[in-house]
Amino acid sequence: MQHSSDVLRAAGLRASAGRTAVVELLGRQSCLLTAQEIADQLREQGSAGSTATVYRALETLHELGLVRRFDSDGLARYEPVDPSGEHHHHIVLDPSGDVVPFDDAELERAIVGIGQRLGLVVTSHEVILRGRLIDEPPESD
Amino acid sequence: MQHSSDVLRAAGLRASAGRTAVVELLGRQSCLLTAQEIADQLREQGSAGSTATVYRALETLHELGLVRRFDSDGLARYEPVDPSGEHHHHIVLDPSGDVVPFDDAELERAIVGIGQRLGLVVTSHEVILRGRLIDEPPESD
DNA sequence: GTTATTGCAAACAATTTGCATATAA
DNA sequence: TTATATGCAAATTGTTTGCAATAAC
Repeated sequence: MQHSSDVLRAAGLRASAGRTAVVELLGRQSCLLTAQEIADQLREQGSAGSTATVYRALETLHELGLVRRFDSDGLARYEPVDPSGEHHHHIVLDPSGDVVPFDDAELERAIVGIGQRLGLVVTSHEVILRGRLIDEPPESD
Repeated sequence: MQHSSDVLRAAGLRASAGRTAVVELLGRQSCLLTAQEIADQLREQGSAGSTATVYRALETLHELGLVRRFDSDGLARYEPVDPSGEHHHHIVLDPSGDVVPFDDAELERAIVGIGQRLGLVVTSHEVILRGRLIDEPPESD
């Protein structure tokens, strides 16, 4: 929150109503929301929330590294970036489509190793698993 | 190629002109192409390639597990699935936007471990890294 | 001969943009 | 007061769909 405001200022931008509302809403959710969901929730809670403003705010926040964007099924979903560097990845459950966050130290270590092996600085990464709970039957047509 | 044809038949579908052309084109590329790129290349080479057919073929092939789909920047990109189970992941290079394939055994092991730890069958997974080559200066505004 | 597939053009859905107004510094 | 951010509505873009014509089996 304070961090976002600082980063915006440092970029010569304003911590304006729309942007602040988006940051604050995302901070409360901590996991993926679509632009539409954000706009709807903002309007419900009475904050500013035209689609244009929400999309513009998300684009700006993404460029500044304050939110993470994740495209799936032709939709963009967003979540806040924790300034401490904490992050998680996502599993899409098979029959339901529910998205579940997870993190794994070994996975992170493997990714660091890949960067070293290939001679590049990995600035960000995302991992998406799709799967179903054991015991649950596979989808049958 | 033969494999695709078999899988289509097994699903009660036909290995028709459009679908065959898409499979064959993807087989030649082995890495990510958008639907538009596929349609354009098909038309250039004289094969069938209306956008509708390409989209429909890709959807079908994806459902049958013959192609992999990968959403990024609001665009869907596709690549063939190797029937032997071989697969790779992608690095998006930072200044250029070029996409480079890679694979890593340790990464795959970590993913298997995650599935076990969380009690689920991981049916597919994708990993996207973004980074820049060491020595290359970060983007300056 | 039947039934699945194609292509066209129109319909859609998510996102972006122009521009006048409102707002933060 | 001056530059930035907002909202509306219109424009774009990627993708999907209805339907008559066509090709696969």
